[in-house]
Amino acid sequence: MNAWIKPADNAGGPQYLVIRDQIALGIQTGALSAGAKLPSERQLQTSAGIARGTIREALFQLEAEGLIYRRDRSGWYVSPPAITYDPTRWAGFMTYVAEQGRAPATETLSTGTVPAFVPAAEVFGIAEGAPLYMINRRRSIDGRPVLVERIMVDPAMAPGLLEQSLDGSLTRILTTHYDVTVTRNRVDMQPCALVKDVAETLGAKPGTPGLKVTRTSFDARGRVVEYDREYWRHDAIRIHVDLGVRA
Amino acid sequence: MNAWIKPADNAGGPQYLVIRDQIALGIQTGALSAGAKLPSERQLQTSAGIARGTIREALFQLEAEGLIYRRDRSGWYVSPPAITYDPTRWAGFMTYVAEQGRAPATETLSTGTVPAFVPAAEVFGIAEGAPLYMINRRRSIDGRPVLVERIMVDPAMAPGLLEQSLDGSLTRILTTHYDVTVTRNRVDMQPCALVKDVAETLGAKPGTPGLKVTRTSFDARGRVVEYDREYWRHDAIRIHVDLGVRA
DNA sequence: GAGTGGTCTAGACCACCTT
DNA sequence: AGGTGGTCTAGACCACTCA
Repeated sequence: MNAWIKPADNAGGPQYLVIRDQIALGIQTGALSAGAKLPSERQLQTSAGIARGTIREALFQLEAEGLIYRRDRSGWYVSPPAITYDPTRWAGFMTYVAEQGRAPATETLSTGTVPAFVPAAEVFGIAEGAPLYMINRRRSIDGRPVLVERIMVDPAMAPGLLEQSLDGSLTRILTTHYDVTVTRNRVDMQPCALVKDVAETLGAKPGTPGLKVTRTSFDARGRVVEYDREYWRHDAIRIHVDLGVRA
Repeated sequence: MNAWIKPADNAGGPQYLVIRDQIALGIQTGALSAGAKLPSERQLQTSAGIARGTIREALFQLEAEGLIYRRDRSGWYVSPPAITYDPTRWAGFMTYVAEQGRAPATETLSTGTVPAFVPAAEVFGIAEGAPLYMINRRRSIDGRPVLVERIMVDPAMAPGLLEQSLDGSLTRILTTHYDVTVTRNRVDMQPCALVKDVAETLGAKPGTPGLKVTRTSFDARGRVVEYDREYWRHDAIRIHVDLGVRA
């Protein structure tokens, strides 16, 4: 029996929202702290005396709100606070996560050289079929995977890049080793659902809400330095922009 | 029987994803165009020969992806394309929606004067309990409600504001009638779930994914001109930022 | 009033994680 | 091996929309 699940007070609308409120209350009051594991669905079902489907409805609701998340076939957990990301700053993931007192980590999942297809060739201003570096990485905060990304880089700008250790800041490598400087960034963000592959890499279920972020970096000559597509867990990020009048 | 629902080819994973794929295909190929109504859940159930719950699972998936949306107890519809929003531009909703060839509309739901509570008083730099204008609006694109917002304005900066027609650009009113100029904007965005009230106002179900946007506008003297909290349907917005080196 | 989605029940079996 | 969430079935009733 879980103290923070009380039956009755079905005053409001649907039952699943009543259950949701009880769990949300537990989280807000700190009875369930960040990272804590919730009781199993069947335990909740028994202690609340309702069907499992209804319990799951409540859990999905909380997941959509970003209050809890699931680890596949392991259980439901309280979400840690989101990281604030400011696209107008030039700091990378490793920097701003650390600044916010959290522990960033990057894993390189795979790298390779692929021929540029038509759209990519156009973006990079290179010939169709010319080689392009591709880097797939997974990044975590406090040990919890929060995003997967695919980065494409023109080998002409950073020959031998794939031989470097890529488990850190790519921008730093480009600046330090290749004297490449980014002077312009284009960022695009859109709420989405995580597709199968991405979801699996993040240990989430397909359809879990996410945020798709694509970033194109240019150097002073207007050449594309880096094209980056990221899929974030929706509860791990918050975007913040502070703007003065146009320069 | 719907031509774009074919049984068989359960090759891949769960059935609901197979159904999802069939419907998604119909949308991508244009067999189902933007705004089109899908067959009812019970029709899909019959024609696909599976349980209604499974059909709904597929529909939820498509909803999370932003491909379809529901009108409460009316049916499921194909989502129109998202609007691109650039927080670094100073254009307002009416402007950028029109620029993208869509028809914007604003409805004022309610207005009023409320006493400033502690946090708001601090933000606006006014005394606790001092009056504050509050404006609740709903904005639509091509007749479909996409966001609800609550705006707070210090009456000292725009006396009699509530007597104006507020069904347009608030920024324009402030500039034109009150000689107030915004020189700084702070924007915060976070994926969320739409809570009951908001969802109802948008004709959506509570828990539908959304994007919460808060904007604080400052004038040249650093005073807060306007505080705006918006809840967007997640499939209606896409954020785009283009940045040069810091000024 | 017929049809729609919204909610809920009470089961079942599976794949996978954890121990 | 036992427990977990993932998927699926086959019903039911309700509140609401729409014609």
